[in-house]
Amino acid sequence: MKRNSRLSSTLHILVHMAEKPEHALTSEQLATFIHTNPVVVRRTIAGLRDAGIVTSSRGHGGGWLLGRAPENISLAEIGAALGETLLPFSTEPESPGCLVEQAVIAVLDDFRIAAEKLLAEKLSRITLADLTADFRRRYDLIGVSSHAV
Amino acid sequence: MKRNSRLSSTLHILVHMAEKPEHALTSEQLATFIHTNPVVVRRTIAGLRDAGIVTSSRGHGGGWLLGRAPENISLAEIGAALGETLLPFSTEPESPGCLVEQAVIAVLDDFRIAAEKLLAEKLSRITLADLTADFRRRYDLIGVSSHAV
DNA sequence: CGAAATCGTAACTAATTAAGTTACATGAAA
DNA sequence: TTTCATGTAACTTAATTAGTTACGATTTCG
Repeated sequence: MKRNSRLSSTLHILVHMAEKPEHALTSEQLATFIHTNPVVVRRTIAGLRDAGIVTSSRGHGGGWLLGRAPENISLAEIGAALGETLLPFSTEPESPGCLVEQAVIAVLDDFRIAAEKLLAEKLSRITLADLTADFRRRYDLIGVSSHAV
Repeated sequence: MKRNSRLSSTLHILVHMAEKPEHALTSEQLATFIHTNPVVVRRTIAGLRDAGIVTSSRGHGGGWLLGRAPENISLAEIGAALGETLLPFSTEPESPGCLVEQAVIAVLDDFRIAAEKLLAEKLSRITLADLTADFRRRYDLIGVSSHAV
């Protein structure tokens, strides 16, 4: 799993889980989907469990299941549960008392607040169901073209 | 200079330059503003020079000047010149041929394109002049309160 | 009950990235 | 021609994150 791909890797995993709603998938299986190992998977999606997006169960036959219907799981929620920051730049003061810095941070934070609100709104309108639908469309297309050839 | 603070550090530097439009500031001086060293400054703002946002001159009396009026320098341009990415998540394929991954990346890239456009528009409406105005407002306020006390 | 399967998590290692530093060549001004 | 500056390469250090190992806790199955 590459750096900064926690969101896309997690979505990948979740689509697989959505495609097998009745069947718990183990960390081991999920790990192979995103070419990493089980511990990284558990660590990465631990926050999703806390948010109720997925559930996990231990022991024989255990593993991971979606916590609710894909229609009710938005990308905004997933991103938040991963602790992903939408905007990457820092506005931590480094020279307390410097008025120039204060002005810069004030303007940048205003922008950040507005931008994060905007992005969160956009992301809350995309659900896991949209992703599975896109996947199935692609899957059907491949099926058709295979027949055609 | 902390991680991820390249944008705010650069803005800090640029406001100082805007406040001394006739006087070239050296990398050394700029470095002290943001608590780093001259080489880091040169490296960081090299892209701004290429974009015409600042100019640099060597030798005695040399240093850095704004390339144009603060009103004509937008945060969008500055961010672009720094090579800063607005959205931090990666959508590099890691499993070429996997339809699930393709669906995830497609949706995520659609979002990214729309989001980046939106953010760039917002940032293009904020100029360096807005920052210097904010700084001066703060400066005047301190002056007033100093008198009052 | 005991064995096997599975998650939860701590602790450590490795890889990656970005900042910091040193060094020196280039160019401009006094 | 000396001094002051940038430009840039090369190296070192620090911080972050992924990967790994290990093991305890929990659950199911025989």
